[in-house]
Amino acid sequence: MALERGAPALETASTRAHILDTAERQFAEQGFAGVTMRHIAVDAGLRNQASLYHHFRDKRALYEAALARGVEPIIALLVESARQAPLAAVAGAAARRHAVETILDRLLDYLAEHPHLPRLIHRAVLDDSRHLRETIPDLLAPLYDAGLSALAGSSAQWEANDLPHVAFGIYHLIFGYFANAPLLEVVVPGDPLSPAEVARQRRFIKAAVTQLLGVAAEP
Amino acid sequence: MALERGAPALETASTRAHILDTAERQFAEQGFAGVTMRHIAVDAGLRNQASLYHHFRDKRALYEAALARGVEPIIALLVESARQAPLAAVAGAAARRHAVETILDRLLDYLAEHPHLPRLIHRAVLDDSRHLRETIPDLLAPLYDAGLSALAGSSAQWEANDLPHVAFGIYHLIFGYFANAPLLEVVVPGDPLSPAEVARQRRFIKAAVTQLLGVAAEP
Amino acid sequence: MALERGAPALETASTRAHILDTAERQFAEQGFAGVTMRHIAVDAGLRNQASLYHHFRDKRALYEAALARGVEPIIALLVESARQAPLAAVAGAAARRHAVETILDRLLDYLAEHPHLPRLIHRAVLDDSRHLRETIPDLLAPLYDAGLSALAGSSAQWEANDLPHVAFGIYHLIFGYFANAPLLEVVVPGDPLSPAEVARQRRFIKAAVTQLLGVAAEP
Amino acid sequence: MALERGAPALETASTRAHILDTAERQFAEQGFAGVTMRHIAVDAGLRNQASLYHHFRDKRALYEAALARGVEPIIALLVESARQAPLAAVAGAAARRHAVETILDRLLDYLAEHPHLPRLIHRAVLDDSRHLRETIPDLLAPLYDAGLSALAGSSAQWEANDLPHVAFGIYHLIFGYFANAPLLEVVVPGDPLSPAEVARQRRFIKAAVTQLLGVAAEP
DNA sequence: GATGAATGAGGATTCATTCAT
DNA sequence: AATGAATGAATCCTCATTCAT
Repeated sequence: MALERGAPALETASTRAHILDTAERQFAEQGFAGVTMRHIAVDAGLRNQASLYHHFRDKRALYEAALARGVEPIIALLVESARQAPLAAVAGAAARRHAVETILDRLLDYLAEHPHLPRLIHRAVLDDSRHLRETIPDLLAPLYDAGLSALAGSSAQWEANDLPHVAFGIYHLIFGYFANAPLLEVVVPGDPLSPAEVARQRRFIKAAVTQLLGVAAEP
Repeated sequence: MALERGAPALETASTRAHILDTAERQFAEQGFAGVTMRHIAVDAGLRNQASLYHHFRDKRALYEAALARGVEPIIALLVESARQAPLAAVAGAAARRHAVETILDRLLDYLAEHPHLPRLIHRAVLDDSRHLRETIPDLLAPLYDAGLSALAGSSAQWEANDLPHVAFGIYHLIFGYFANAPLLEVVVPGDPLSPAEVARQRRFIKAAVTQLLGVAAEP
Repeated sequence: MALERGAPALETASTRAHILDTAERQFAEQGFAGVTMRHIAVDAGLRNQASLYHHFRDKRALYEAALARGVEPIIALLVESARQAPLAAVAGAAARRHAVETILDRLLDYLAEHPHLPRLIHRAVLDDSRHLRETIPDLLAPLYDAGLSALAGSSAQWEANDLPHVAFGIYHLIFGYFANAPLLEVVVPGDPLSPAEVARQRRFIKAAVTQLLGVAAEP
Repeated sequence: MALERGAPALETASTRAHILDTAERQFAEQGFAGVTMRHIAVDAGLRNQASLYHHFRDKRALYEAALARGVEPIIALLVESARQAPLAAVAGAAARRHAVETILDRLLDYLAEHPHLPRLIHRAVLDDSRHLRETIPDLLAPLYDAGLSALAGSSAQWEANDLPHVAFGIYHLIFGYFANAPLLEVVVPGDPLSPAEVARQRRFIKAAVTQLLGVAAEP
């Protein structure tokens, strides 16, 4: 993961990506304020923090780049899913349920493989309301819009003004699990990110979401 | 909120509580790493950071005291509710639904009045898995246990191993809303903590939770 | 050595002495700059540093009181010895040697019992030339005078201008051993302050000093 | 002595040495606890204490580097002298006396030119027994060994177990003079480090040491 | 006489950042 | 592109000291 000391930076172009990898992980684990440029540099195998400034104007720019790059595939995934199977257009609860479950499967697959992204996003949201306020909407609003459009028209049991609450709730259900997985570990034996536990969470999420959307299978 | 300069600290005993108030708010908004002792001191109306150290050994101790004091009433509320109306002992879906809704009402009332507490807890959980690992479980495990015991026996549709996932999900649904309320504001007009929006969230939460617990009213 | 917590300070009068005991030890071990009022207070069994200021105006006053009290008996010992057997007045090398050895015996007895005093004095001298310059002469000049008068007239082999060097050298020989005893321990097995090692040092010192004073026994 | 403000630090490599010079002097005069990083930085002509940390991990590391660098030439001097004229191998009191005096001359020359080194070493030894215990032996044990090996076999009048005491005593005689020179000044008119006084001390030391080693010239 | 509280000044150390190479 | 050096500002925390009780 770290640049080899012996092989001095041939990776002209990929150093940037490498720094982003490191930063993404660290910002996810420690938060913006908890991460130092030195720590990122060391972890990225750079000998000097100064190098970071070659690729990113300052800490904030690095943070935002990492966040954007982390969020992007999630948005793409949702947008793509919504495009392929727009819930609103699907007729019949069973078909709609199937569409919802397809999206959930993809999303859970991705999050289970990148469990630090939910953490990164959670932290970004918590930090937002203070000093990050201006930047987050640009990044997260699309995510929300993508989610909401995936949701639109699918629920019979909620009125329009409820939809943001429903969407918000679903977001918390899904992302909360991965972001706070270490907490679950305190209370449940076994790794919350193990295939078995993820499968269990997948069943739970599917049941919960389809219930919330009113497309659950009859028990 | 701040001590008056002219009236030099008569509040012998309450200074500590005053510091805790300030710290609780700040840690909730900025996170452990984002808060400085200087800032807390200034905000608490102290003329000097040194005074903080008279009441708390170090930043960490202050943080933990604030966290503990913040979490405590929530735990008490859940424990008390579970004692008054143990879900497991209630017969009939309607009665169980009523018991669940009572707990939810109380919890939502409290959180709506102290919306920074969910933020504080969220941050604590995110930070936990790194350098706060050892202390948080002491505080949050009780909260979880209280929640789980409030839940126990109430759900027909989940097997035992699913229960932690259900409880975790409910926690995210409820606390996530308040912790991330500012995010909702970006997307929905109006203050998410206004009575109207809280009422809407209350309806959503009740519906969602009673559905998840299999005690929902027939639509 | 420390005040008992249970028996709250009955020792109205002796608290001062108790503080001095503690301070003497600590200043000897850590030096003026290395000791904190808090540490002295804690070590003295006081609950609060403020109490120290009841007995001593400030840190410096406490230090000087401890130093004065520590040096005093040594001066007294030398003065008394010089009075009882003024070397200058003793006729004959053997008699003078006997007088010298008597003084040395007394001095070594005392230093071996209070090994931290040489350390305290060593530190005072080292610190002197800077910020303690003004106070030390008052304390240590008497010690030197006492030593020099004990020495006066006893040496045939030195001219008058050499005498301070001889006296200084004898001082270093004697006090250096106790002040730096821990260093010897690194290199010699066994405690340098054990009776056996002190006895050995006593023989060495007697031989060295009587040689320097030209009153050594013929080998 | 200080970097010029106008000429910004061309001395790429020598800054470290420059800091060490400053630190060596200051630690000698004030002791570890009495010196502040700020003071060292200012004295070294650095605009900022942070620069110190570029060259030394912390205050302790700087102190140890300064101490090591200060002690090193003394050890080298003794080792070299012992190599050139091993006392044990020299036959005859006169020849041995000559060898001893040669070493003393060299050592006194060096100490008279660097009178703060004995102070630095004295302080290190006094501090050692507490918090510096682990590091000092590494530095000073070689000095002692060098001294002892220079001494070995040279004295007829001491038994083997006395030798450490003799070596310790000689060390105190020599180093004590320079370390505590300011004290002598209180009592003797004139600078103890003036050529005249150093010459007098040199005669005294030679007489004392050759007497102690039993190779003194007949009076 | 003892202590809890408060505080200004200063302690070591770290931070993000810049600049010359 | 990368790095060693430097630095202003800030960080947490401790110090000696004072004052009301």
